[in-house]
Amino acid sequence: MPELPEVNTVRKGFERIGLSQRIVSVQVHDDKILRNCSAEAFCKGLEGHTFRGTYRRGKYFFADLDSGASVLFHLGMTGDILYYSDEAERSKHERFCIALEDGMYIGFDDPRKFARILLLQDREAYVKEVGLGPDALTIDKSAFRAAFKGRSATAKAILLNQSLMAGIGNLYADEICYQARIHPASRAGALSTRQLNKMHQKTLDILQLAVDQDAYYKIYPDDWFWKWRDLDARPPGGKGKIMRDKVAGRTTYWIEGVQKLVK
DNA sequence: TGTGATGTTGAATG
DNA sequence: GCATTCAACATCAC
Repeated sequence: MPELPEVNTVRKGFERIGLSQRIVSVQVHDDKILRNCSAEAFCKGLEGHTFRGTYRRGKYFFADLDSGASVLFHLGMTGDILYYSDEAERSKHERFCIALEDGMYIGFDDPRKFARILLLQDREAYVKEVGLGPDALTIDKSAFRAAFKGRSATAKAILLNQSLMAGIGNLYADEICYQARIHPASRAGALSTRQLNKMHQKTLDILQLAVDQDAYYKIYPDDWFWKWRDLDARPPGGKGKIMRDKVAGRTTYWIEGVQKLVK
């Protein structure tokens, strides 16, 4: 589910509910998603402490503890944070939960277990280690263009490469390509400066609007491709034909006749 | 009921 | 180093 705007929404929810409350206890139901520590170490690192702030870079969301440590929540495909005050509301695929002193539970739900949760002593060092590129919400024009320069990969592969720019996933990549009128399978290095500038501006506009609307896709503008991402739909504006194929290893939709293939 | 798909990523492979 | 493929996992739609 989660790309940059969705992760940002998760972060906002956490800021509202998870901060400034002492952690009473932590229960781990499935330790598979804990990637750098045991369930015991995870509980010990949290219990008795308080979340003081958050940080996000791309799809990586960090919750900082008063101890100086941070918890990294990477949501994978199906991770989500759910809040509840009654244990009867616990979701079926909760992997762990954090009980706060005011009676709220922070539940981490993840059916497919692709999420990764880490307990970090130094999140800045971790961000460096992972090699995340600049956040796609604020990436500047020169870094954006440099990401494409001289590359033989497809334009979509560049947008999805988290070490070049962090936060874009499969759906927003298609949206960006559509609005920039670029075919997602275009060769990255063959795009003109003008085309790259346009794609850069669309990237910022699309992500900012999605963030402002809390990633609630139902209220996205009608001319966004998102709503037409379906072979049986008529394309927005009625022009061209909606196509689907694998690009950069991911199912990709585009509009033939509207998005230019640059090779 | 089998098959192929999935809003992700890193390890493996060429 | 770069580009591509595949596995990790559970569920859902044909």
